Amino acid sequence: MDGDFKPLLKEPTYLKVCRAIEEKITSGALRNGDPIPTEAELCAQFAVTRSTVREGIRLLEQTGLVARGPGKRLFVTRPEIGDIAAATSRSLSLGGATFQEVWESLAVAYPPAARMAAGRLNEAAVSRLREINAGLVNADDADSEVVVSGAVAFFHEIAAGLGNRVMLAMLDSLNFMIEASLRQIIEKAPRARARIVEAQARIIDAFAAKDGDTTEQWMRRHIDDIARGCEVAGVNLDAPVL
Amino acid sequence: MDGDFKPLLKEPTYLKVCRAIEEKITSGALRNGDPIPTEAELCAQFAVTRSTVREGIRLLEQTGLVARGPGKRLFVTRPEIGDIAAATSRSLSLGGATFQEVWESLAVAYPPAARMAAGRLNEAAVSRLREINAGLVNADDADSEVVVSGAVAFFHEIAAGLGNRVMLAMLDSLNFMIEASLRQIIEKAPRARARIVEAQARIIDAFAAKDGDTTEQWMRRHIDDIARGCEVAGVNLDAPVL
DNA sequence: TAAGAGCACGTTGTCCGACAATCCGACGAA
DNA sequence: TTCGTCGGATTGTCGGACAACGTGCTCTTA
Repeated sequence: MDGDFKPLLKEPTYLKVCRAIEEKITSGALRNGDPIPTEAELCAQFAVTRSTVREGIRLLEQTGLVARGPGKRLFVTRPEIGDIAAATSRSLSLGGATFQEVWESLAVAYPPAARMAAGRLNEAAVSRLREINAGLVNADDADSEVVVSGAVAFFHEIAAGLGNRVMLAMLDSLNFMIEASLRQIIEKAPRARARIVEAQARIIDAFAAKDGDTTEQWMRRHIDDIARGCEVAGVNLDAPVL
Repeated sequence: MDGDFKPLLKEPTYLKVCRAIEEKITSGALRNGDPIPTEAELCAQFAVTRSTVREGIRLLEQTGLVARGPGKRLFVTRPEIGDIAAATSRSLSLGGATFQEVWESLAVAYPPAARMAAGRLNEAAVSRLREINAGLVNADDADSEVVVSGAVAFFHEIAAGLGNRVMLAMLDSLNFMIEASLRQIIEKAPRARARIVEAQARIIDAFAAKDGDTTEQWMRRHIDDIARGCEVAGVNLDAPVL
């Protein structure tokens, strides 16, 4: 512990630039909406070339901490919940997350979330859920895409209705990942659609009645149905969701 | 609605470069571990200059889709779960997530996760949990940092024991965010520590007995305790976790 | 023959300078 | 007032250049 030296890492300059700006943002020195100095100014302050500064900026850009305004000038921004969810789900998918893992996460998180939502969803949200459900009922039998997007939208609406951005980010990232599998199920398992519509209707009624227990139970059945649909459709549970 | 024009966007070249490479990866044309052509080659293929290629690469780098290997050569990589969790939590923190939101998410997700873990944690995991708990018991009374990291490690170990990468990513990102608040609680609420140790011990016993019900109940109490600790410590629930 | 030293090469990190495209604000004209 | 125009500021892209570093080869030597 005494004579040991650290790996002696020397990170490239563009990374230092990135961290320096990032630190200014996270520490609060640069607030949301504040303009970031021009590239030329950053060059002067860091005493590096514009190429290096630009490479550093790109790293921040992807993180969502900075964005280009209408005037192309760089300013500080806060990551949007939707972007966070999309980025998380994409990373997990690329990491090889399997349908089994995604479904399990749904099964764990959504029933209690739905219970909580039963006490929080306002009338507008409930009526939006009814619209989604009606859209599935009226949809053309052949149009499976409507059913897929409707099923995902149903999940999303509940997550959004919680009024909790952290939960929304997590649940929505699950929604993104389940979509592809859901498509396979709905195309191959004919009975799936009716079951989805039924479960949604029950859940909506429970929401309207602010009945947490019933909401949770039906949400559980709804998600179990998805797993059953997978078996029927012959979807490989251990295959990565792509 | 008909005569409206779209914003007419034209994305910069470096973004196109980024997307082109990303598409090659997500489509499977480039697999995990595959080397990515050198910058010079990419210049030739895209018919752009190296500066532009490099800016595009930086975007991918942050996403975790590519990394520098030995010899500094670029190759395809899969995002690590830990990195995903860290990125998600960081984005949410920067987005202004409040303690209330994080705690609620914990309260929703962890009890059922713990129930599931009761059937899955192996003996090694349980003994690691016991070690963590013992570390808290033996820790110096003044050393609150040990308690904080121990409490977080306890949560992490349970999440990891589920054997589900998606859940691990989500739960761990919550763990990251709760850490700062936990620190405040433990420093200001003297009784918190004893309650944490107690709850952990009960949960571990339930794990050992593979008793899902008891595990879930004590996990719920454990998390409720954290909220109570907040009140005692005077932590503002609506303040952003930083 | 096999191990080690030394070197050429390829690749990346950083720098420099330059130009076109675009946006913004100001200024002047109808 | 509204519109066109212009100049300054800023970004996007280009081309070239050099140093630092790791890799693999060759050549020497035991």
